[in-house]
Amino acid sequence: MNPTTRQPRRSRPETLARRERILEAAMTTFGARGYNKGPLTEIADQVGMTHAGVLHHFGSKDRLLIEVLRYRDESDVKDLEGQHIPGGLDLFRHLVRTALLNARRAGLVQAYAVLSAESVTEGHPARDWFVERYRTLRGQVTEAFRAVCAERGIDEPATVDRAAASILGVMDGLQVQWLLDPDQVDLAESTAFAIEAIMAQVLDPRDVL
Amino acid sequence: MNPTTRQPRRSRPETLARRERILEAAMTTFGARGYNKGPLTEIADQVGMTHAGVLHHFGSKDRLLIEVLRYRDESDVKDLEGQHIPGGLDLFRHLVRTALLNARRAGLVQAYAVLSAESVTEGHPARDWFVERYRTLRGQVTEAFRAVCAERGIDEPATVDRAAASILGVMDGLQVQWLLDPDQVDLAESTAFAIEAIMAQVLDPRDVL
DNA sequence: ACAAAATTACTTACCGGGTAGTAAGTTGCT
DNA sequence: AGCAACTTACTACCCGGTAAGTAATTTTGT
Repeated sequence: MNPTTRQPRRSRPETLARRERILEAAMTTFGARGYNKGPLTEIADQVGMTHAGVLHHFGSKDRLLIEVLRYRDESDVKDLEGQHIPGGLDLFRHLVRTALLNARRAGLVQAYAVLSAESVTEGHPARDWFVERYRTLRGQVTEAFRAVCAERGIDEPATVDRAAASILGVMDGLQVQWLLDPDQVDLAESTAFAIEAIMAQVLDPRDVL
Repeated sequence: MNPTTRQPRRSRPETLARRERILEAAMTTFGARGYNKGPLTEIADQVGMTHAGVLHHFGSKDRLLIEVLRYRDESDVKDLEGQHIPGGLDLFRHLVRTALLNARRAGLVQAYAVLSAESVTEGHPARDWFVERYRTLRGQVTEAFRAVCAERGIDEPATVDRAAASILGVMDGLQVQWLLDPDQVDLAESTAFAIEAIMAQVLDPRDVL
């Protein structure tokens, strides 16, 4: 039995819970300080162990980061479980509802905002993850657009691609402005407005410039 | 004469040029690696001096960063000199042109994308600068919207505020996606599309959800 | 059922690299 | 003479990773 095939035992549920606490602590620290400036000791402190203890569980800081990202994905999927994944118009309603929800979760929003931008830097461990994430999200939005367009006899693949990227773009860009200046930017209202604007332009384009 | 009032002589033009080279090198390094992970030595190397030499000119790394940001602002203003600051419809045309230009300046785009998101983290030296920057930009876009709306007898201040934030938001958000995946995201096309969509929705709102 | 063996979940201690800032000295311009 | 523009050298930290040891727990052999 070679070491790559060997099953790590991982029998204890108490350990699993501990790892989850570490992952949540890591999200907090990376969100507040960024990956580069977020020290393992701060994460370890939150769960009452030393930084070597954290490394025992995750091997390296890089590995911890990607596990954090994967873990959050799983949690989100779990939240949607039972409910079907929304498509067509419902997807857009879902995005608007998400923006509304996000306005009450500044910590999480900040983590994604900081990490996604940081990920474009040289040799960042989360770069591939974010590339893949945006591809998937754009794909889902594109698909929803195609469904809505098909219902109305529209077929503009280039427009739909631009619109999908734009919708994700506004959501992210507004988050940064909102994090910097919450009193001046209404995250939910602005996001909803922009999504409607983009959808309207897809379904019935108008020139204004 | 207390030290705050005292004029540093700064007579030599050669020195001024050297400082500008440092500022440009700093923008490069901070853009490529972020502020936190961008070491002074790398900046110093680019201009052929030691990191202590850089500190001699700018006092501290924090101070260097804000000088970099101020310097870029000045350069941009200088580029627009002679030409009047665009207003009304021209401002939006200017934004679209900027997006087109930006697709050829990945380095600069990355610097702003990385630094703006990093600035929301705890105690970041550029936070205030970015807060102010976005306020100013939103103000300018809002003003342009008001002008265009006035021509057409529209008066929807709340909508205009949301639209202004949204336009800056898409521009920024699309930049991150484009930096991560340049082959999958057309920065200029998507930005132009989104700006038109948002303008159309301001000038003639439609419900689609 | 039970003792030995193996493994897990850590801690303490340390290493090594990196980095911002400072102090003191040197050279050359004004 | 005096200041500007550096360099060299050093300090003081911080931080990720590793090694070695320990207690607890699980697995295994009988």
